[in-house]
Amino acid sequence: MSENASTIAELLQNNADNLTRAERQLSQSILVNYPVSGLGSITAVAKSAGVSTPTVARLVKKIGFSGFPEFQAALRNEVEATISDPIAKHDTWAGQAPDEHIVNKFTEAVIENIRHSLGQLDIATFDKTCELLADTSRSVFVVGGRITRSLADYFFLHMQVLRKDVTHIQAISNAWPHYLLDIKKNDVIVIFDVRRYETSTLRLAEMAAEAGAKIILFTDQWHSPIAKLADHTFSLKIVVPSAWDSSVTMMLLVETIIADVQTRTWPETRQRMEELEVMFDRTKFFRKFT
Amino acid sequence: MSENASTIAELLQNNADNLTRAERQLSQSILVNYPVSGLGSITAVAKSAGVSTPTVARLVKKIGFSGFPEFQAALRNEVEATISDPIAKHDTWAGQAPDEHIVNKFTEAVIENIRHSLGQLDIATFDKTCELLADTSRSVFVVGGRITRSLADYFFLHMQVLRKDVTHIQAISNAWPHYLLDIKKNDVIVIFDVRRYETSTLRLAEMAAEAGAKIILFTDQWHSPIAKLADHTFSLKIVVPSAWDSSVTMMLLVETIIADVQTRTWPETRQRMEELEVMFDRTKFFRKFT
DNA sequence: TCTTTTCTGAAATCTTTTCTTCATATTCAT
DNA sequence: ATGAATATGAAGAAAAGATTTCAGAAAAGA
Repeated sequence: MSENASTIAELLQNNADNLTRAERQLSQSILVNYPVSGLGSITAVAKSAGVSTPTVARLVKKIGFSGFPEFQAALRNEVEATISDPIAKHDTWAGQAPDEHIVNKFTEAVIENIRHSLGQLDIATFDKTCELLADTSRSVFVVGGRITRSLADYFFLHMQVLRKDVTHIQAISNAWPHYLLDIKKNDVIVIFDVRRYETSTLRLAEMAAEAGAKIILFTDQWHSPIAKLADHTFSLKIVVPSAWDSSVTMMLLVETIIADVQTRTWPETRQRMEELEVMFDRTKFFRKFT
Repeated sequence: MSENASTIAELLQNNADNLTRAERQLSQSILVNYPVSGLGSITAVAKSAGVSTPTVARLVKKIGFSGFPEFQAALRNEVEATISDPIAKHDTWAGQAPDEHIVNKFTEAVIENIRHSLGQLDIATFDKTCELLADTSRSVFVVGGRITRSLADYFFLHMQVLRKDVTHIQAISNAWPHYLLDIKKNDVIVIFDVRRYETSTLRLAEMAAEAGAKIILFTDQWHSPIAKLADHTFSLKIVVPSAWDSSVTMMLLVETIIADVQTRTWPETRQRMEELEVMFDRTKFFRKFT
């Protein structure tokens, strides 16, 4: 029996010589479909090995656990280690800084947010959203909340270049009714709403829904109440080691959507961009770029 | 949303809109470390999600299982399938979409940007920047360009809560001279400038430098001409498969800086946030969030 | 604001699992 | 073959887990 076994499989193999007939039978059974076969109840494990439950209990004690639950917990950890992505962890992002530096911890959290959010992303929702936004027969309205207004603005800024009929509904809720007058059936309204969800944004969504607009919602994992009204919802993980939530994932998705819409509207967009270029030249707004 | 869910993850996502607050919290908890996190006892699952066991029982019934054991058995099958299939997932970001889908290509590019930018990041620059921004004896001015104005706004929004004396210099360049009157020696000016570099932003930087302000610059890998004037420069990679540049890396860095400044100014910030909280309560601006 | 509805978790109850005991079966040495 | 030592599983006790009930809390509606 060797001292330092890091897996249960090793533990079983190391003890192979001390096992009785029934125990060996059980051990083999566990190893055959390792480690998943040990995940059921003690009864199930015993049954699938063709031995009695006391045999299972005795074996796990023999190899060093206090009881079946402890054995199973160890097994679960192994499963977890097997499943979790090996390249995900232990990447230090800012090589100069130690792992515990905020830059590395924060980035790690953001990457995890991206991984998790995109893992859940429904691709049909994405495609349908881009299709709606690329349809120039529909007007597009963009609205954000207290914090997300920057994102809404960023999105608006790009969409405005890509296509016509894009409006940014600004924060002051008193002005909303005026915008609402313009929202027609089948127009598209893009709403950013993360916790803490704002009452006024919900009201706006309700009115837009009544007007027959298609609602596209960007929200967090806890879902804004607008989700019930939305045609397409993107739910993103936004948790970082900070008193604030992170908007990085949302911005990534926004940019991706912009890129996709652009390819869809390219003929029109190309022309718009060229015109814009001419105007920039005239106003000498930018420095010559080499 | 698709009807026939083949995994519990899909089942949870499909039902996302029908879930209550606690259920959603639980659902997220299960998905975070999916599928291993659902493998413990109902008590363990509930505890790790921070909800009660009845909530777990209710959720699994809601998504179509007869009870927790049945749910768990299904989960075990998935684990088994995942383990026995070595080339499982995690190669692509949005598992549902093919590698060549824009979501995966774009994300891949963004991650590469982050990796590259942070690899180059000088940690002393980062620390010094945060120190400057946390120093409330200095006023802080924030300015962005045509596209980066959203980022400047985002940064301003947070800094404004963290500390006093923060000003967002808005886009209209005619108004800039007025702001400049207020910039004193040793004040801090945070400038966002990516290609195409704007002439007016450069002029502003020059004037700020003359006034003796500390200049912090966020720019791209090709360096804005302002870099010559800046005390601290962050150069970030912003290339993505799109006609546009990506601001994701910049936003990540901005958020990280906000998080770090916050820990430095916490005593003051805490009070400011509490006061803000009271004001929100009074105005009922937000919905109650638990 | 007040009422109604919905949600949530503490506690009680019921179920299953795990562990222990012990009688019987098996093996091994002589 | 016989007895001693060991192994094994049936059965029941103990523990843990799962489910249900219900009252208080939160949200929605009026």
